[in-house]
Amino acid sequence: MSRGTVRRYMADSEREYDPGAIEEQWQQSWDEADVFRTPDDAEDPAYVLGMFPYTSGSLHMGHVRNYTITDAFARYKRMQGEDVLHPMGWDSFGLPAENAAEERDTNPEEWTLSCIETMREQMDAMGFGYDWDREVMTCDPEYYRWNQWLFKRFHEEGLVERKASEVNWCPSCETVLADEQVEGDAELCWRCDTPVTQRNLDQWFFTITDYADELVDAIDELEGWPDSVRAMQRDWIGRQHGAVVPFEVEDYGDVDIFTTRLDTIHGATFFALAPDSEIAQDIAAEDDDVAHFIEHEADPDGDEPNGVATDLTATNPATGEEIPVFVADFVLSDVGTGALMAVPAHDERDHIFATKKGVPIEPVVKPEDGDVPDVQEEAYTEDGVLVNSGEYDGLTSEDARSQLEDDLPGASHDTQYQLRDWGVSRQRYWGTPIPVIHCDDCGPVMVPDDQLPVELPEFVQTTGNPLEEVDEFVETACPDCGQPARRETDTMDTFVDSSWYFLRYVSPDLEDAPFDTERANDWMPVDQYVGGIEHAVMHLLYSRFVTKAVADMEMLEHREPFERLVTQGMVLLEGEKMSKSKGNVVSPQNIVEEYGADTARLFTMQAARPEREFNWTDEGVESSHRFLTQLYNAVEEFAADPPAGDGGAVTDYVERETDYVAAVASQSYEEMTFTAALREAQDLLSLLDRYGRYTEPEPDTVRRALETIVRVLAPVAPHITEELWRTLGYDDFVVDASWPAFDGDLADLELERALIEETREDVRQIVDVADIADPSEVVIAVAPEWKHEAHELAREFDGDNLVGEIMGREEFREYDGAPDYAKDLQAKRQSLTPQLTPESEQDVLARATWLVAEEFDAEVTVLSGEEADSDLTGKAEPGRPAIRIEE
RNA sequence: GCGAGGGUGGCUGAGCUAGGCCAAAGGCGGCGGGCUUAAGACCCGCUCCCGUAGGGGUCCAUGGGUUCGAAUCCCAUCCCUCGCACCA
Repeated sequence: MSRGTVRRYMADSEREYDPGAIEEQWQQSWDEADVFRTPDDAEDPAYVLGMFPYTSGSLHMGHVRNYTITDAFARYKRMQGEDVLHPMGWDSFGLPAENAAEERDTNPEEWTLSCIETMREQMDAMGFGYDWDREVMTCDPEYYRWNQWLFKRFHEEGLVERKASEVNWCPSCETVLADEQVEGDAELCWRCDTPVTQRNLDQWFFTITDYADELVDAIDELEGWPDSVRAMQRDWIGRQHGAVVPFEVEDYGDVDIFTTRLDTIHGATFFALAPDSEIAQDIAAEDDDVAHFIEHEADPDGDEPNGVATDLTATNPATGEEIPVFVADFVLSDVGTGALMAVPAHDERDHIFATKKGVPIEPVVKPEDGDVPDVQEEAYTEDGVLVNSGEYDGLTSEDARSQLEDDLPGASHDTQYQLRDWGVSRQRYWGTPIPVIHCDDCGPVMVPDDQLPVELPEFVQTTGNPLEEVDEFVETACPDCGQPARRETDTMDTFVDSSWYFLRYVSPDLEDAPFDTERANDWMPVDQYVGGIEHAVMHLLYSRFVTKAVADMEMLEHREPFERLVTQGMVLLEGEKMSKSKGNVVSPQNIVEEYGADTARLFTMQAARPEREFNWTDEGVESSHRFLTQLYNAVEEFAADPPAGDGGAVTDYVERETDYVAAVASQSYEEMTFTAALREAQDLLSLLDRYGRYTEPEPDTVRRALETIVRVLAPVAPHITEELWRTLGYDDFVVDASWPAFDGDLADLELERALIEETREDVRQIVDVADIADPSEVVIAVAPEWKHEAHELAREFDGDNLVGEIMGREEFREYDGAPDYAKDLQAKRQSLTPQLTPESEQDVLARATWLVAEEFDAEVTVLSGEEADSDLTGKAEPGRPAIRIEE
């Protein structure tokens, strides 16, 4: 590789980097060779999984990023010699398909299947290596029959409930929404942003709350998950420990309240009921003011707490005092018990309300080391020590809570959760039919297993639920009594589909169970899961729940589905989220057509680490493409016209740098940061270029470096590296090649690098500062042996008088510079770091001389401390050689 | 309000988990040079300030602290992003 490698190559070569010509061809070759198939008898393969896409039409940049990260990691694991399971599938049920079908005058199935076809082609064009034999599609009856089957097993286990409940209703989508699908203060539908209203319907629920404690406790063990996701799940489950206490309400008897601050009960100066609670409704029947408030004024979403006094009083069980009962809109019927004791002195919201209504505010807790706070202006909400609480005065809040829990009649410890049971009923067509038949005599009856799957009938256009329009579907016979009965027309929330799909990949064609237990025990959990942060709560929580439920049904040994999780950041354009409505979308197809998939993948991976968002820029894409072109040309040039020299000392340098790249790359891939690996590979290529311009390189060294670069890049840019692997003379796939290994110590390599870099920097500074126009000779002298020894001694010596210690030894005393150096060491003794031996310093510098020679066009010599004259070595220290520059 | 994550040189972005190799990578942009009829592409160098031998100054949101030593650890403040929120 001689002068002007790239240009020379460009000038006389036939072959140029043409992604269009090679990418498809390699995709075919992988396919034909079945490279990505995971045999059923694989032993505990590395399970690498990207969240399967919703079949919305075509891939966007978020998908590309998600699956590039996943694919790169899977390919890396494969090159490390591990079996890998890397499947793909389609989250293909859901409302948007019905909307799309309506708009396009087709049906959801056809629309969905065409989306899948497009998206699969795009994935292939990106070069993602999936085991397509394991593909799953949730709208396939052979998939959703297992949703139905699981629904029935859950039912047997008591995990399914049918209850009339007020549900979120989106008037536009005409469907029930889960709490999670209602967004923000304005309570808008997550899909169409229509304000959500309320409706009372009979709904099917999975009682995920049965697992609330385990779901929250086990978060502590999820060490491979990002903190943000863990925190969001904890908040979502919202476990709170407190107490339930009955208050006697005039005319109504005991009414339970829930509180986390039982210690403040002596300060409870009023009692409040939710407007939609039974008692409030009852009161309203007799009390016009209350009725008026409930009908016209109550605004649970408003900022201000509003309420109305009733004529009733309640008895504070701690004080025996009668306190007024209010109906107030800040009391929510689905939080706690729907009734509360209000302690204005120690709760901000109660304080605002009390001030507004003129209710007394009585402090019962004071700071541990302070006076009773003035609570008339502002509530004191911290724990402290009790006052004005009779026999409980002087107790800490914590002690008082447990004491009161024991003492108060009817009080008991209680734990409340924000988590609600998972409503899985949807009044839509494009989903899994719930396998239930409603019989007038027998009630809801499960469809027998031998009648599964309950398949969807043909699609009907209607404003409501299409299933209700299809008589052949609805009209059936009761499996128990044989009388005419009606089939359930609700379908399942699509989050049911996605809550176990990762188990189906294990045995996608299994016909008598959703998954093979034995294999799932071996292959699960997913080792590395990658997907968007938007699934932090819903999908990831439901998947954890289903995994635990299935484990308790003895179908699986694992209780958590995902060992490590990466949530990738967004792809932005000019600092903004890409969105169709804004029209600022970069389409993956265009990028692939213009630059090729490898460029798109490489840019995506080197732009930022996976969890961070990054800006898509044309300049960045071009810079990635340029690099791939350079690499292509360098390898072609090497193969066509290999160098024939020995490269002199430079060869050792290149070898060492190649070691370094291998070491860093492994670390970087393992951590899933990737950027460091890609950068080092890039640097090594430009080093090779310089190597070729400086001398006639040693062919094996160049080959090894190129092979290292190609292999380090292979997971990210798979097509071009296959091509180059072939050019380098290999017949097998680079995807099957072994990962470049380095057994040595990365710390040593870094020490060597630092020495070289610092020395070069020093030479530059000297030349610059001394204004040396044209250096002709550079002499570098390593510090003499004795300085290294003194340095070593100083690092180990822990007495006070280091100078004395050094000068007390004969082996140092004979050197003139010894006293000064000893003082020097004394001054710096705490910042002394490990150093190379003088011999290896000399070796390291010797193989780096060419860098200096090249830069300054000067002759460079490296001397040992003993060879150099003492004028020079006087300035040398371990890690810092002396330098003399002759003009 | 609560919780999580951030604030790095003209921009972007690494470094922060394991403090010293950090005036702080890479990319982009800018400047200078090479190649070229020219432009583009490509290649080389420079890109915080001062300094005639490797020095000094300022610097990683702001202020303080720990330490021999801080972009990195701790505390406070300000700002940004995301999630949750009249939650008893």
